[in-house]
Amino acid sequence: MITKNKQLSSGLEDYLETIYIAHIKKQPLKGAELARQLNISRASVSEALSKLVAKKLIKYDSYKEISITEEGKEQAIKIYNKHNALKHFFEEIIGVEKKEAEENACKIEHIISQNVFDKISDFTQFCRENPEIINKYKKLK
Amino acid sequence: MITKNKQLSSGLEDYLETIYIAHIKKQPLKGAELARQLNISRASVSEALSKLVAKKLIKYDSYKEISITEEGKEQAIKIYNKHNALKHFFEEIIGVEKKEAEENACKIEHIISQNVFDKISDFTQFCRENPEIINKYKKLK
DNA sequence: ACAAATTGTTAGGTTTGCCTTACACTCATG
DNA sequence: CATGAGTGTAAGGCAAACCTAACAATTTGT
Repeated sequence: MITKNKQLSSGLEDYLETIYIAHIKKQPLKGAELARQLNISRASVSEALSKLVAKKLIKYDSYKEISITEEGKEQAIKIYNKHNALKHFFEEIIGVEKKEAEENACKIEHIISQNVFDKISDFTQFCRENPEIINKYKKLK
Repeated sequence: MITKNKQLSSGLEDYLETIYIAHIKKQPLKGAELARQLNISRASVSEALSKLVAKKLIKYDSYKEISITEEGKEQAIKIYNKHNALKHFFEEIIGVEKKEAEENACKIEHIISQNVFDKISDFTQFCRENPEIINKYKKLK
């Protein structure tokens, strides 16, 4: 008997995150639309959705809209928070352009540890509360 | 005719980085030792070395020591610098423990863009030159 | 110098995640 | 209510990166 793995692959995290964002924005989402957004074939999306259903992170009936479970939301929020924390840090603190900040965040969000993420968040918050730091830093550039 | 891809996979970057570090430390390195260090089978290492040889990043004759080419060094240094910059940032600036800093750096080094890496380095340098920032930050924790 | 240990390679397998093709099912609109 | 557009999925493939097992080649130690 194979015990189901709780840890998601980068790919599944991307699917789940996209589903979560659509949920937040109250945008109905079917498999085909998800495939378009992620630029992946409908067939691959179909497989991935089965896996997420098996892990009880989403609910899905063919031809209906995808919905996310409470457990799915919990996981998605963690990823999404990492994404945002990284993006903000890159943009606000070290001065990376929006697009590049986004791209790097998208990749790093899947591999960074919870603790490092927490520390980056804390540090970003600290810099916001002490804007003279960033002002000084920007002056040097 | 297929043009050879210059961009290395994460895996090949790890092999190359390890080879480079052994080179720096002047430690002789054979395939079997590399396999031990990376905790990967000798068979897989054998395949990987062939790829690195094909890309002219290393030189290797069976049963001899692996050596790294100039081009290999260039690539390895880029990766190694990213690794170090990330590790230092994690440890010195945001206060992550050595082991965790190392682990995160090992993964992120393969996916972070050159520009984000440069900015993280710059920011780390800035914090070193202004130690009151980190002192203040640490006081809050 | 020869046996034992080490090192390297080959062959064949597994897994993951993607693909295309082809077909089936459903929906929506004239 | 039929048909075309949209959606879903099964089958079969491919490539990457790993594995084990078995064997071959080399090196080492006595």
